[in-house]
Amino acid sequence: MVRAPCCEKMGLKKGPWTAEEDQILISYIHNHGHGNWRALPKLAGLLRCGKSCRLRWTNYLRPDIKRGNFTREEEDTIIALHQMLGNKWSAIAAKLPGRTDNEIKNVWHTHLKKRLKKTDTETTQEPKRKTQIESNEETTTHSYSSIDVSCSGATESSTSSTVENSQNSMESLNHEFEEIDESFWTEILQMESNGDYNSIDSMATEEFSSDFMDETSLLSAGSRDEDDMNFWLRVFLHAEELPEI
DNA sequence: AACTAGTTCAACCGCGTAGTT
DNA sequence: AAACTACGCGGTTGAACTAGT
Repeated sequence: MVRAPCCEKMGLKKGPWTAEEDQILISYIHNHGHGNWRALPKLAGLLRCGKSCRLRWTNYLRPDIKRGNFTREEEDTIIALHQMLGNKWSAIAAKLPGRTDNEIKNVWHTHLKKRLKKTDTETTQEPKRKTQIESNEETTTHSYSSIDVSCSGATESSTSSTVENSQNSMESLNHEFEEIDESFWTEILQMESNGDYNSIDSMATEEFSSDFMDETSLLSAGSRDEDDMNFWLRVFLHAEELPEI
């Protein structure tokens, strides 16, 4: 099969977008929507390929884009979801309203990967937990172990628990996700994106312990308004409470 | 002030795939 | 069923920016 060229190379502009181009794209989409990306630049009078327009819109111009630095909570969510999903940036972005896959990918490569690497090094070089928590307090860097502290409304008590507990939590968390078939999460994601919470509940029944099931039901029944991020954080955090399968 | 090295992030490229003819 | 189109995704690049010397 011969792939059609993404765009006619001749005469199409590349590189950074100008303010005028942005304005043209915004006003065109505002007035006509973006039914056909390929046709859009021609119709809008832009010398760009459709792909470039789509990227510019989805990554930068969309009105619901949240600009600015990522909060620690967002970063922790990315780390947690990346643990779960791998480099599925769009899936991760779907759980972080206002953030784009590209942005998340960049943050991962520029900040989070380094942070985790650093944490790993610290952990292997200095097994004493006290040292780790001290270093976390001294710097803005925080490790996996901070996830269940900073992200967890459901495990508030963990703030008063020992650092050992938090690290153990993360270890067991990692262990749990290794144990869970990846297809489970794929299905969950699909159902969740379809709003099919009942199916998630029933899957939880099959796959998880009754404790987790109770919590999931509670979440799905009572917290429809809760945003996606909180939902997934709770799913994630509760996985650690599961008994050994 | 000038230069260099490192970092960040917007944008591009190519691939996979769903949808259409 | 095959050919083709269009879209979305993940990996990569390179210009702009920042920090260090």
